[in-house]
Amino acid sequence: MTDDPPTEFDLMAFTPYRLAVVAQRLSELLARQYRDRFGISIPDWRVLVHLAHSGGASVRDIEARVAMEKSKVSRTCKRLETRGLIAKRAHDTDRRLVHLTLTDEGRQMMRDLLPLAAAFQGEVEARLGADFARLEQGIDGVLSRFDPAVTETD
Amino acid sequence: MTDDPPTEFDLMAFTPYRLAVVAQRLSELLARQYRDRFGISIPDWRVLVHLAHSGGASVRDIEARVAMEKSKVSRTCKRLETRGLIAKRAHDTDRRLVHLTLTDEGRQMMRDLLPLAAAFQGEVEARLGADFARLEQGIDGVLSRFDPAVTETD
DNA sequence: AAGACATCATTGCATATGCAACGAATTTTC
DNA sequence: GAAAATTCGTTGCATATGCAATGATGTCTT
Repeated sequence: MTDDPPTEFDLMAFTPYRLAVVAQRLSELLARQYRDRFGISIPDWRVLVHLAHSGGASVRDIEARVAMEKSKVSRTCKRLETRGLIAKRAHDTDRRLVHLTLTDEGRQMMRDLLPLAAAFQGEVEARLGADFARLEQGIDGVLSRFDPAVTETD
Repeated sequence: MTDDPPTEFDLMAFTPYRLAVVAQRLSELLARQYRDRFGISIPDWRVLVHLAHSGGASVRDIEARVAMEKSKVSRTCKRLETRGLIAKRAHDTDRRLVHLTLTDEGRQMMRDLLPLAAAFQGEVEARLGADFARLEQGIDGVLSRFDPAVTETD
């Protein structure tokens, strides 16, 4: 009679699930602040941050750097352009590319938004204490040992 | 002239973003296996696992235990019932509740599926090596210090 | 025991999402 | 240098999602 060990599986101990839960928890906490104070979503936030950081980028750049799908980036940018936070223009030499930049208004919003993000990061570090370093190391481990560019074949 | 330190923000060093990326990476890797071999999604998987583990539960139970929204659980269950993997019946004493259980077919699928999940967990542990324990401790830290039931007020 | 209140599951609706297909622009190949 | 192949961004479409509202049932208050 060796039969139902399978049924003993505990979701709470399953790393992919645990990661999904903690990621969702922090994201929601943060997203609420963005939404309440600035009316932006997480996709909005990611695009804006990348543009603030890079100074300017194409849709493809953002897709690669910010872990969002092509079409998601495209639609997010359309929304942000409509709101006047970013500007689209054609790339000088390669006309397939769309060159995206923050408008003055967008830059101004980032001046208010980024300190809030920095404060959130500080709060996370403070609350986690010694666990913070462990978490970050663990994350680095996953990033390096589950790199889609290298290993996503098996 | 003290002005644009804000623009120095690096998304790659922002813990909520990093967590979202690693969670998504592992989830996609796993979801592909579920989908290819069993035709189920992550919401499907979560419900099935909880039912395998608990023996039976209501929509509310699942919502609480599996970090999914009410309506998402409800629609997932409808799909799984249609596919013949779970059964719905009325709760004996409280007729507001829907009592959900695996069908024989559902149980059979879980017998094939759970070893795959266990193998995935083993793979994660093996690949991460010493970082695995760090990651798990970090996750525990977030779970305990960012508990929505306790703190989601600020 | 009746009305007020709370809980449970489902559904309607507006929006968001992923994927494939497309048109335009560029690069590669022969 | 022209045709084939590739890259880029957008859009159509089917599905998924979150939230609020609903209807059904249970519990609480007095």
